[in-house]
Amino acid sequence: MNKTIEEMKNPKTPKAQETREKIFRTALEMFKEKGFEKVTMREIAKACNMAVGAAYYYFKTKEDIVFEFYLHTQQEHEEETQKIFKESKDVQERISKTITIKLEQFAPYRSMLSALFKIAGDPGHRLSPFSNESKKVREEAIDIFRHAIEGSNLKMRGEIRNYLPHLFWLYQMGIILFWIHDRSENQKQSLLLLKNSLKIIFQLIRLSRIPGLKKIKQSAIELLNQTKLN
Amino acid sequence: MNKTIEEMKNPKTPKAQETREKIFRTALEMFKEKGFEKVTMREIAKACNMAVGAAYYYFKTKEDIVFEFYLHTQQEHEEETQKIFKESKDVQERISKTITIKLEQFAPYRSMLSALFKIAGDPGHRLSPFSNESKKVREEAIDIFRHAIEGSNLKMRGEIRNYLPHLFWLYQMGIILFWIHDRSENQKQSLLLLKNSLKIIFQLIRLSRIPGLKKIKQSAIELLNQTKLN
DNA sequence: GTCTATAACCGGATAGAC
DNA sequence: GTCTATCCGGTTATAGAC
Repeated sequence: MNKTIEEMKNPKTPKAQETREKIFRTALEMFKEKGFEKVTMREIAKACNMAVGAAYYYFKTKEDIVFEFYLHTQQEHEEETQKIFKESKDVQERISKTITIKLEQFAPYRSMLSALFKIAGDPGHRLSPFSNESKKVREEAIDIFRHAIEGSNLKMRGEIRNYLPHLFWLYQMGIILFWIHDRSENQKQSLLLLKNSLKIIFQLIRLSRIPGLKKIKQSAIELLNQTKLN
Repeated sequence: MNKTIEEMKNPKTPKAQETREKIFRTALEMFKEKGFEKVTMREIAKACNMAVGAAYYYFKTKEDIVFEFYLHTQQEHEEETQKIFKESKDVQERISKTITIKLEQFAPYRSMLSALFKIAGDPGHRLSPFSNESKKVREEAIDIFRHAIEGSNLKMRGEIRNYLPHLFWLYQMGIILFWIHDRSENQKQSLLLLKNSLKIIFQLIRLSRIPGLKKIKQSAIELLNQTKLN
């Protein structure tokens, strides 16, 4: 019992694979149209010409369907960013594009994603981005930022550099949270926030090499070492 | 119909007032013991010797009970911080104490508060801290930080100063989110994070007066003006 | 192992009588 | 303002077919 998220993704037979995907795609389409809460599991099953039990055979909970969407985009995100990283060595551009791509992937499903982000506020939830169970996914997401930094033109050396991938991932979470709440047309406020805040972040990073600012840098290192981000 | 959060707090008769408080106190005690999800409305009603319908007469949803707790602490928070502000003019200490007090108020009810913070991830939710309906509460919370800054030894002038209360409120939200997820003993990691991050924040604020850093300051102002925080 | 069909459970929320 | 009965939807249980 108690399969991990990854194990659940690997049904035994091709037929099962197909069924699982059918449920997934159907549900997603319905969520996109009517929103997560408005769609019932009974409706999803009926739309797939199956019994409720079948849906629950593949997805432990309704939320797990949305979580699977997240896993999918995660995969795509990895591929898309790798292309970008080949095109440019500039860190700021790499990070900016990385997050922009994520938002673009999410865009058509924005309303449904709040169902996923509610989970982030619940420390006990299996699917929380901070939970043990989603550790693997989280680390893959952080790795994308690691790749963005490796082989880039980022001059920064020393301890803080190692924390950057995790910090950017956290930053990305913040941007997404803002984006989900962003009611401006096409969420352009979020894009502005992204652009402008990245500008400041990299100004500060460049600044951090000035010898007179050793003190702040020391404080930052202390903070990061003490506050184990795990 | 559609009373605001504030109107709901003012029942017509003293008797009603009492009933409401009984439900509130009973539920809170039960949440504290068994956690929000584990307690049912039926149990709460039974413990109060009334019918479910009665409980729902006073609280629109189960979450509203927790929200009322939040309103209570909000009141207390205002009073407690005013005392602190009389004792010290130092901004950093004022802000630090403000947030520490909030965490202390929350501490006994930590597990139940995740129910409230899940709401923060849901843009459509009435009780979201970013929603229209909770605007009044939000502004009261922000005002506390305004008071912390007014009459303090903060030297900062200019545009950014006006944004500080809102920014500190946002910062406080982040700290609370971290604190809710913090599994370290007595959440001491969170206190470390608070202490160390405040240190950096105020180092940066002091730094912002150096003329050579005009550029960053300009970027920050631009960011804040464009990203209307409302 | 993959599914159907159906009934039931549970708990949040509501309706409507009193 | 309070009650009882009911709805609703996520989830589970059961029993069996392929």
